[in-house]
Amino acid sequence: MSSAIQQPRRKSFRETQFEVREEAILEATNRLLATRGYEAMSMDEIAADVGVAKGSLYRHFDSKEALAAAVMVRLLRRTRAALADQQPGLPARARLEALLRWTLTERLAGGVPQLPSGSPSLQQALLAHRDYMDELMELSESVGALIRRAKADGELREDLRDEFVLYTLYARSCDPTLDFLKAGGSMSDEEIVDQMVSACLNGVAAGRD
Amino acid sequence: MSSAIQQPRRKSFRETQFEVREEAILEATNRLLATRGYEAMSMDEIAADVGVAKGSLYRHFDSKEALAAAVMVRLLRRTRAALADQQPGLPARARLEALLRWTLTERLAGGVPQLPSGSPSLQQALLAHRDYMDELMELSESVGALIRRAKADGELREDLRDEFVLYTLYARSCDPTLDFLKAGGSMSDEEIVDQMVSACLNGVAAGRD
DNA sequence: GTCTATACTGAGATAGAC
DNA sequence: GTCTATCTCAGTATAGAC
Repeated sequence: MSSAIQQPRRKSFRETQFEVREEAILEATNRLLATRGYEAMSMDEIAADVGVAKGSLYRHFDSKEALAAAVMVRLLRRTRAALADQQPGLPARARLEALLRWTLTERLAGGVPQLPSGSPSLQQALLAHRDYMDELMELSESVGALIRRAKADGELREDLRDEFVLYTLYARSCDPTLDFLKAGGSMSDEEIVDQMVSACLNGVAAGRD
Repeated sequence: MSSAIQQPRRKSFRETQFEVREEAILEATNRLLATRGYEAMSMDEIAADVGVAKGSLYRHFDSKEALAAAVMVRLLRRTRAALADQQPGLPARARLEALLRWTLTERLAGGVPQLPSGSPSLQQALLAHRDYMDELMELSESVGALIRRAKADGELREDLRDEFVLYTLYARSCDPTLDFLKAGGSMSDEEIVDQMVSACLNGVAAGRD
């Protein structure tokens, strides 16, 4: 790793060191946020997990809330990237389905923090967090556009409100059904994702499978 | 209320007083659990809400967890009662749909605590709570039987696992979509319930509405 | 910038008088 | 059994040395 790659402005060792550590902090927080949730997770745990002093965390992030928000922003960015990486030619409904599948897979792999109404205090903090709200707006805009397009294509039910569909897709990523089924152990991750995607699109009632 | 109704063993005034207060505690906790969630809700709040000293709460319930568990048990009992009150002649699928509708309506009315993976610590406590687990088993058995019956009737998809359908129905009662839509304010409670039930059974994709 | 040590707060639980 | 007052502890955040 000591072989220097030539770049316009090389960063100092300490700078990269700082960034590497910050990335480690985000990674650890992400993991804890996914497993234990916001309230249950403590700054002590994060510090211990990263192998850094608790006080040092506050050099990187002003507060626990700010740290959690940073993790959420990272997640939203990854999601938007996944969306942007899709083939542009793909029909809207297929893109929505692929995005849902991507989200569920990520979640089962353990990488997704419990965004939504997990913690009221965090929720409050996020609403005030500029970057987070911006990312969320952007993502919602993109997904909203796909929903409208899919409806126009006749691939989504017209009688369901756009917001309803948006939130429904959004909510699947934190559906406790995933945890229960994974904990049950009788279904593979792949099967869980398949059934979830299928049930979301086609419902649980018989008639068209 | 002072007109005594003749009964085999009349309870003393203090006994009924005690029970009335306990009911009030459960009611307040239920409300707080529904609005703020387990972690965010404090024993001080509950005490203040009921108009009782915090210490007195511990004469009724050993701990915060025990109190929350009691509320959950009450909810499960109410749910089982709602199920038992259905017309026995009703087809299985119709009964499942009605139960889902009942649950969602209750939730939107503000009466249902966030049961599921809301709090890991509470989750842990509930697993160890005898009454709660018993009630949960009973309810799951009843609903599971309905699911199998509905499948036999050709009214539910055979390719979805029983557990998957069970948890999916269960999860709808705590779906954050409900909160988002209610907060949005552009849909009536009735419309929210209708779309939720319909989407759960028939999915969001076009093809059979 | 990172460490150790500590201040401060909120909240669950208990003690003891009445 | 209910009250007031208190204990205890976890956890966020900060101070100060290096």
